Order: sequence, then C-alpha cells, then structure tokens
Amino acid sequence: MTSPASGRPLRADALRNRAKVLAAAEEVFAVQGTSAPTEEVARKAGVGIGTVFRHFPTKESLLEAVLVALLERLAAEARELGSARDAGAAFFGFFSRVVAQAAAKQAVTEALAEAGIDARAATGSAGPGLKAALGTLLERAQEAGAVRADVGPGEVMALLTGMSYAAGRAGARDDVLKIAFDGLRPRPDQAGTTQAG
Amino acid sequence: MTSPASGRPLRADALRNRAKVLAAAEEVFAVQGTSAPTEEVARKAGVGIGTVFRHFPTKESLLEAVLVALLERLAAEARELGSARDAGAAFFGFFSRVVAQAAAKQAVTEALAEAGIDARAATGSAGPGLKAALGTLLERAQEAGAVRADVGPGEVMALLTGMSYAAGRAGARDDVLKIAFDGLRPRPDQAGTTQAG
DNA sequence: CTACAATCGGAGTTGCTGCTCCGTATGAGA
DNA sequence: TCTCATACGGAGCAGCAACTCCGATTGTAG
Repeated sequence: MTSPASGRPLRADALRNRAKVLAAAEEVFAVQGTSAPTEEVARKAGVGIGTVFRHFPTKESLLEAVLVALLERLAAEARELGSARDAGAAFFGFFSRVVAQAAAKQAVTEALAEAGIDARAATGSAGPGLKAALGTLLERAQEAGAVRADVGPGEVMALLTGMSYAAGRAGARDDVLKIAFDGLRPRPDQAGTTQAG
Repeated sequence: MTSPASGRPLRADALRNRAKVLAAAEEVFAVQGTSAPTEEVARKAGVGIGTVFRHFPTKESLLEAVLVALLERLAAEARELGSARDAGAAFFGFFSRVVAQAAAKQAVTEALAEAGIDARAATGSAGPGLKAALGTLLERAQEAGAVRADVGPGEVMALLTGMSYAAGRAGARDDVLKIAFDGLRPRPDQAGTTQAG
C-alpha cells in the first residue's frame, strides 16, 4: 500500500507526506481518541488538509489504515515470539504487552474490537493475521501445559479486547490481568465447575 | 429527581413527558449508541426537541440521567441479592446478568466505565452505590469460599467493565465469562504463580 | 534547464447536531 | 368557567468537522 492502485508510483514528496500523515494520525488518535478532527492530524503532520484527504479519501479510510498498521505490528510481534523457548511466558507476555499498549493508546482497543468482528470489511486482512499469530502462541502454550486446553483463539481475542478496554478506562491493570491469567491456566483438580447463568 | 430544584412541583404533563423522554433516551442510546442525535430521542418520546432540552438542559445531562438510572437499577438488583442463601451463585449470577445487559445495551458499558472512574463528577452518586453493593456481594462470596480472598471491589468492577465491553463487541459471551469466573475462584493449590510483566 | 504532470495548501462548501426563542396550547387553582 | 403561569413544539441559529476545488508549487523526465 505504498503506491496507488492505478499505474505509476508515487512521487517522492507524496510518499514522504503519506508516511508523515500516517504517523501523525496514529499519535493524534492515540492521544485524543479516534474522533479527533482530521485537521488536527494535518497540523501535526505539517501538511494541508487537502493532502490528508488526497491520500486517504475519507476519515474512515485513514482510521482504518492506522488500525491495520497497529494490528500488523502486533501480529508481527506475536509471530516473533512464536519460536520462544518458554511458550507460556511468550503467550502471557504478549497478552500483557498488548494490554499495556492499549492502556496508552485508545486506538489499540478499537483495533482489537474491530479485529474481533471478523465479518467486518475494514481491517479485513490484518485482523485474521493477528488472530492467527495469537492462535499459534496459544497452541504452543497449551501444548506446554501453561494454558488450559478448552479455550480457543476466539475466546482469547475477546478476553484480550475486554482487558484492553478495562485497562484504558478503569484502573487496576496488573491485578485484573492476574485474575484473567489464572482463569486461563489449567485447573489442577476439577474439570468443569462453572455456573455461567 | 422528579421535581425541579427550585420550588414548586412539576405539572402533571411535564412529569409525564420527563419520564417519556428518559425512557426514549435509554432505548435510543442503547440501540444507536450515545452519539445518537437528541432529535431522535424527541421523536421516539413523541415530544418536541424543546421539551427534551427543557428537562435536560444539555445532552450530557440527559446522558448522565440515563446512566445514573441504569446504575441505580443494577445497584438495587445487587442489594436484593445481598441476602441470598448461596452467596457464590448470587455473586456470579449478578456478574453474568450485568454482562448480558451490557451486551444488549451499549450504554451499560459506558455507565460501568464511568462508575469505575470515581473522581468523575457525573454519575457521582450512583457509581459508588453499585460498587458498594457489588462489594457486599463479593465479601459474602469470599466468606463462603466461592471467590478468592485476594481481590477487591475495584478489580471486580474493572473485570466487569472489561467483560461487558467484550460481550458487546467481540463475540463469545459465556466462554469468556467462564474463564473470568475460573480466575475469580480460589486456587486449590499454589498461592501465587503469576507472571504479569 | 525546461516543460508539464503530479502534488500541495487551505479557503470555502455542505451537512449535521446541540441548543435557543417565542408564539401557542394547556393544566390547575380560584 | 376563567385566568394565567407553566409547559409545549419546532423553526432557526451557531459551531464544528468532513470533504471539495483550484490556483500555486514542485519533482522529474527529456
């Protein structure tokens, strides 16, 4: 996505501006939330509004580009951890890192929420990417006996999304994560004593 | 809050309209989100916009009234369960019910998130009310041995908020709750094997 | 260096939404 | 029933933010 769908490559300055806009958007949306005005992004990037809208024809497309970038970065991180020695530590560590990022950047939580809604066209490619990478991490952790066997990637994504939201809004980061992690670990004794109604 | 702060009571029709507006607002915000236009609320209530703004001088005050109502209803429900025979079932059941409501009404999640941020002036009275009622439920469940002893109301509120968000956005309601509940139960063996960094 | 197409900047347009204002309608006390 | 303060309705105002347009600028091929 560094050249237009049609024909020739972007001019050098256009490419530079595109990157500046994307970086500025990420920061602005992280700090002020995704409802921040587009003009703010333009100002931060040091370009005119027209330039922002030329590269991203709607605000939604700009937002999507930012979310996709965030998701891809997370997915890449997850993939790197896929070959770690301690699968349990890799899984829980990644989980923690995502939540920590979400606490700092509200946009991360939104990205996760959108990624969870698979049928969604937006972030369509990056969402599954993260989910797949997370799935690998999860499987290895389960094989290593660090995570209970009866949970799938979908539940982990949902839990991750929820914890990210809680970390950003309510306080108590680590204490709540501790509860979630204990819930994810294998239960030593009884197999299923759950009343969820 | 059924009569104006100043002097005499509301006229009968005014009282009726106030209730209609509040009910309509709750439904509209639940279905369309809290950014739904005020005019939509007026339409649903069958009154003019002027009437909405007379009873609630700003949109924020209308939203606050809705959230307070939701929180108070939840708090009342929690208080009723406070004397149930099975303290564990009462606690987990209440938790489930709140999450189920949040899945249906986006506004509930927002109410919880605001209630979690204590210093907030809005919903200032209802937030602590829910937290206190939840705290009682939690304590009794802990005394009954149904919930681990090392968690407080703050963590439970945060977990509740996160689960509510996840229920509304990502799928997987019961499965994720099951994980959270297992995390809340006492661990039979080791006391604290948690790596949260 | 020149020519020109690609790109830029930002004032202006458009549409939406919170909120106000005031003429009209109505509940309630006398 | 009569009176009038209370309350109503909804057109209109104000501000904001997404998006467009075009004259000015700039990268780059020849």
